[in-house]
Amino acid sequence: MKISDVVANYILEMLEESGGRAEIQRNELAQHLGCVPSQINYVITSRFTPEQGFLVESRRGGGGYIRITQVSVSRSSILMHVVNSVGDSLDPATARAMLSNLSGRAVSPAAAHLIAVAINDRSLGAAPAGMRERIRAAIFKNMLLTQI
Amino acid sequence: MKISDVVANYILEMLEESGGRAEIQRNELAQHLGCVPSQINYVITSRFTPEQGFLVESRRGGGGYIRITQVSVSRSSILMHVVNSVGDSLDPATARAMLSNLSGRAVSPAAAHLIAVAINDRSLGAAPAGMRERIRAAIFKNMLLTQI
DNA sequence: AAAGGTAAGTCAAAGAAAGTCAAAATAACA
DNA sequence: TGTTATTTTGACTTTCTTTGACTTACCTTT
Repeated sequence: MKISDVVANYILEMLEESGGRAEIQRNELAQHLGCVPSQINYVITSRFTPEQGFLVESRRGGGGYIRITQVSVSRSSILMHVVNSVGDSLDPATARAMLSNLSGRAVSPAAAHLIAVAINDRSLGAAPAGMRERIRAAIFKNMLLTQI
Repeated sequence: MKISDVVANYILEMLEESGGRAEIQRNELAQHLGCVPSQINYVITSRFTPEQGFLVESRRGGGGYIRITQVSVSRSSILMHVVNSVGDSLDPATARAMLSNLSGRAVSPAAAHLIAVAINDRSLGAAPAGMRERIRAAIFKNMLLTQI
């Protein structure tokens, strides 16, 4: 069996046990499962993406961690549909439409508003035009996955 | 748990109990919490800065002390102050410090978390490294302003 | 005023932990 | 079988924290 599957299953199990929220120590986990630390990164970037309903946050340095949160089942059906329809680029009009559709259903109106502000052209003005929509997509997906 | 968190929490608790004014003895506190004295300085400079609404005064020599005062001001002026203190560039560490200070005071913990996700390196990964901090600053300020 | 003691401040090195990237190895597939 | 996609690895980087040696400031006593 592939080591990457072992890692993924391990994390999945942690998520299961903790109701959707796992905090790992990269080096420790790597050691425990007998792989190189960067393997953990590979697994995370390839299998714990927003598209699959995961939000990943991390910190370096002493006391560092990687935290993985799984979107809750109750919100997943609507949310994952939207997240997956986004792709890696998102224009303002589509974003607006999606948000207004989601607002009050899978995300609170307050959160929807915050998301709208985060990805509007004022916020992203500093981004080179070519990348703006890519950045917007990433922010959008990550924000949708955070639990309010 | 990180020793720096222990120190920060201890100070925060003192502030809480005394209504926003704590006076510590650096060496004594270090000894009490089991760390080296300069650790206290590290915690103070990284987590109790003016930007985050703290005033720090100190005195050396016999009878020396470090006094930390939490400036109590209205929600909106806390926000405005923070917004104004952010230039057109914002690094992740500073952002984190600001958010953790704002959380529960001027913005709800949920909103603080949403903001944190919006501006973390995962969301901003698509942005060229040179512009990431500019974009982060813009998003951060815009999001805070919606909370007023 | 000088000296001695007491406390805080500074700074850089060492340590801890995660991130990146690309080469090498393997697996999947046409 | 040859080609492409996925996985594995490890060297190097970046970020954050801890530590300790050394410095500076203030107070007290002579």
